[in-house]
Amino acid sequence: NAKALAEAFQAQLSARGFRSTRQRGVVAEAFFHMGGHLSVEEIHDRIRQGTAGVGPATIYRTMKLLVECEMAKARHFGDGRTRYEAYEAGGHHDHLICTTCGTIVEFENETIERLQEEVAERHAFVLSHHRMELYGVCSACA
Amino acid sequence: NAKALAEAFQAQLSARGFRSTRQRGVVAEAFFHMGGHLSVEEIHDRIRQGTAGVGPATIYRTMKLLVECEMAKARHFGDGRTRYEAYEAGGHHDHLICTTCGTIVEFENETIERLQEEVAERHAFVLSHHRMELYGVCSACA
DNA sequence: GTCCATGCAAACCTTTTGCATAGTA
DNA sequence: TACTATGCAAAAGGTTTGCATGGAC
Repeated sequence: NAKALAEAFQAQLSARGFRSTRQRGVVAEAFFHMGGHLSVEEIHDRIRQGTAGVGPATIYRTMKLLVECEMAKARHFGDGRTRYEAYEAGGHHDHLICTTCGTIVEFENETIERLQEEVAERHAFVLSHHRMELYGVCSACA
Repeated sequence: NAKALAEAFQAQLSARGFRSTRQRGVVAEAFFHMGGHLSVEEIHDRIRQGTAGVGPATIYRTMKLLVECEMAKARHFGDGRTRYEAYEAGGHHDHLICTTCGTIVEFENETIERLQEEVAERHAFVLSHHRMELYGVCSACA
């Protein structure tokens, strides 16, 4: 239901005083339709295949809006480009990344999260968020 | 003993067929002397204070050599620049980062490491390394 | 003397921004 | 109509690279 999510985004935009445009709809729909952890370039490539183009600058701006509307999250893996993934309310997860084929597997581990809180407390930090990525070789590449 | 480490680096260089130069010595000594998680810019600023300058390009190249010689590790925190820290043989640690003042605290947690291995096994991955950063506000900034 | 390392500036890559034009409300 | 969004191209920020010169061995 990428279309439904894209519409929800446009509604969020109006609610926040932004305008709802064709380009923003196209970007949001492509983003939600593709799924995964997408770079601006990948989204752009996808859109380019259609008839109605959207410039890269607009995609960058739209992705920021999606993050601001809490419908996307920005992620930084080691490759120097920002990747976006759909925001899942409440659900938090981390990543397992195959260094050979690039596959990204999501996982959750409540125990680790709790231990992280403990570590933070021990150092008198109040946690806002964290990043955990495990790198290795998946079974298909072993 | 930044000087000793810098000399060890020069020895490593010779052993690997690279040349040992004044600039490489200056960069390595500055790096080991300053400690912490340093960007190329910070190392460059430090060196600039001395009389003998070293160009940024050479610092980039030298840091890569330090990584290759396993005497430094490259780290990517969210701010878009690469930071280097001295490599500690055997000792692995993760980071707790204050989002207000930028302080970086290192920590180790054996239990979390073990749980990470479990997660990887469950998904049939063979782990090579991982990255874990906890972001929050430190007590001084709260 | 040979060949690698340095320094500079230009190139690169991703992301941001200024500005004129197009489009929304 | 008023004012925002888009697209382009230029700028920005960090890092890499080509090339002539300088330095190590």
